[in-house]
Amino acid sequence: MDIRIKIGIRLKELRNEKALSQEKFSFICELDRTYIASIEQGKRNVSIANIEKIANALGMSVNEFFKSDLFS
Amino acid sequence: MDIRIKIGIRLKELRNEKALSQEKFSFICELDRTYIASIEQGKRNVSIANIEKIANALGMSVNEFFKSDLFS
DNA sequence: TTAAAACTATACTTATAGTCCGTTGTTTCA
DNA sequence: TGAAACAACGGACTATAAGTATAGTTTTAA
Repeated sequence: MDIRIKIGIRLKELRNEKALSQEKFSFICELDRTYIASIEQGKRNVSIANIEKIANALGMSVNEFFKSDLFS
Repeated sequence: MDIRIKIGIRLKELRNEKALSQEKFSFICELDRTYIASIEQGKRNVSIANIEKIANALGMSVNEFFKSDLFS
């Protein structure tokens, strides 16, 4: 499976756990609403700086973000 | 510390463990020699697709690549 | 010492990441 | 059943990562 899809699945999963809408989440991590949406749809090859932003907005480290069978 | 720097440190550390030169390593992961060099110098905001390439070239998963205190 | 191998510096093009605007579907619930 | 909140879609745009070339410096071993 493409790593972009995996990133999308993981983000959506974690965001839903926090019960945040894409828009609210986009405010927290200071990234565009439509950008967050397209990441979740597996359309984006996100840079590590933005993955860090996203992980932090989810209240976790980059290490934890990748702590999933998706990335093993 | 900037995440770019951390990525550089981590890559260099793992590449050295494998006793590979930047050039030999660049052949394995099919990325330019100077590109690998600039990543190690912390100058690049690498995308997840290239991090996956690099992790695979190091014989590990993305999960393992980030399994370091650097990313905790 | 010095020559080769390994690494760093800089600078450039092109590909695409990421933003911003709006619109169109979908779901949810009074 | 329609209003409100949410997610998907699209186009036009800017910022920046990807990828390459060249030159220079540092390290290593003979």
